[in-house]
Amino acid sequence: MAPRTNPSPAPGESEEDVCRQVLRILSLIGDKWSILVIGQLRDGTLRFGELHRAVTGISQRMLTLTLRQLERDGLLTRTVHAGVPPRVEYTLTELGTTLLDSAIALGEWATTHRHEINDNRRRYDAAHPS
Amino acid sequence: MAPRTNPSPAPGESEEDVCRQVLRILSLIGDKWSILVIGQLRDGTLRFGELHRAVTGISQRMLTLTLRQLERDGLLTRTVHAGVPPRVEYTLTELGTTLLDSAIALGEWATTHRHEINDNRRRYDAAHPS
DNA sequence: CAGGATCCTGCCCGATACTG
DNA sequence: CAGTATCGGGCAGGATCCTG
Repeated sequence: MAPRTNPSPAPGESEEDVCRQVLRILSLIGDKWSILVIGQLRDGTLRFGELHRAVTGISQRMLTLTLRQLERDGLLTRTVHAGVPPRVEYTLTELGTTLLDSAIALGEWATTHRHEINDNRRRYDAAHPS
Repeated sequence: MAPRTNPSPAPGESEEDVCRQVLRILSLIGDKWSILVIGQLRDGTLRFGELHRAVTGISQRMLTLTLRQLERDGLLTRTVHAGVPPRVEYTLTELGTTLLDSAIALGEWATTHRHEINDNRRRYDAAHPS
């Protein structure tokens, strides 16, 4: 059970700071591309092009931006291997792995309740013919 | 541990359908307003105006839209009490409560690792003076 | 009080073209 | 191959005004 106490504001940061930080991290989960990219890296290292092909529908631009953000947060590492053609590999850090585990837990909640939610939606739409 | 098996596509739905549904539900978590609204309802029923005041910064419009979506998904109930002035109360359903619990687990991950992530960011920004 | 309806703006993101 | 740079459309969402 989650404690009802405040998230320990810690010295030097306001409670609002904590809230914004947590929200920003949560938005990582909500971000379609972030989760998909992290998920692809679950089983090991992948190159840029492999990720590009694995994550269906993502544009080069968004893949780059997503990877930069995740690298910045320390959720994955970017390794450039010298030579031609260039070769850049991406790997989850341990931090990234723990996030993925938590996200998967939430994904299982979503998977478990998807039918219930779909039913709710159908009922609502049927009752609200706007 | 999360099973590596596919999320049981179930008869009548493709694997892509499942993926899209799960992603859409995950985006609920990432959505700033949804999480904040659900969080406010943790300890019981609140009226529209109370939510409006509790969730700092949300506009009337976004609060309405957020509440509608959550009601549609069956995460909360909307109860209109006749009379003047109007009185509309919002309460989490059990489904909503279970989602909140999962989200809180993720929030605790974020809270736990916020300093580590902040440090990573500072390091990255220091190393990439673009 | 609890919202509709409307206008308007910023920015997100995809498409495209170019480079080391 | 693995990106950067640039342009542009779409739409999320804030501000404002109006009702039952």
